[in-house]
Amino acid sequence: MPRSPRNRPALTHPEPDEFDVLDILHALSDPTRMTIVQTLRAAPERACGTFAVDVAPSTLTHHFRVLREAGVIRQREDGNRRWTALRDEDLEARFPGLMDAIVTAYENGLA
Amino acid sequence: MPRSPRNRPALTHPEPDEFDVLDILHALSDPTRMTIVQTLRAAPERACGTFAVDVAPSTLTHHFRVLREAGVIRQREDGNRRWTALRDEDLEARFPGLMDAIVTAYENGLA
DNA sequence: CCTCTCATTCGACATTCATCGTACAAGAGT
DNA sequence: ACTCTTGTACGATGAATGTCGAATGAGAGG
Repeated sequence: MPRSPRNRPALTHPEPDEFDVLDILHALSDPTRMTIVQTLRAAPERACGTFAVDVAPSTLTHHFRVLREAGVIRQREDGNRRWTALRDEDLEARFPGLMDAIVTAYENGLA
Repeated sequence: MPRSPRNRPALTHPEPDEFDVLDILHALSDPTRMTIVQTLRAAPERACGTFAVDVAPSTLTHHFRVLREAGVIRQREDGNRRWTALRDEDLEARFPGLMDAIVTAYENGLA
């Protein structure tokens, strides 16, 4: 057998209809989470452990949940790993230009 | 004499150079504050008491401070009143398109 | 079977936050 | 003067948040 998902509580992903701008803004207002998002813009999909953020694993899990429940990222089980990707299309369809403006502004402010 | 400002701690307004995107996102991630911003988009300047938000006056003061310290609004003393306005130009100069994208997305999500 | 890796859940902790009531300060208007 | 209006400051309070360590569960690979 190729791969079977883990027997863990299913990952909850809101539908685009359920996205709330305020939740998204809140999710992105944290430096660690913004770093995660920025990293994901450069790579289509990453495993949890491959992010250059300086927090404990359990803290990282917490941040992923906040991003996931806001609709910013999608997570997929694959054996022992959990792959994370931006929900680019869903976000763009629901709130055109929003993510671009925010991430651009963030990178602009790093100077 | 026309008008003299109150004898109160001066209003602190950050310079555009000091704006922090994460602070702005955090400031806008609250429904009351977003309502304030949205209201200010329609009117150039308003007195504090003229906002249709359902919170106590002291709470309103708190929200104004958060917005002000993030650089979103500017407040001006005038006799007994405090006038509030969006810092449109400063925000646009520092983070082009950011406020537009966010407020548009917010209004889009009210449907 | 045993161990290692990956990421989670749980519980705890300190901090921040939104909210309010009360008291206060000062201008406006009578 | 006196009172009303405007908005703040302070202190308290309950909720949410970011952080971690320890324990857990499950796949991967020897």
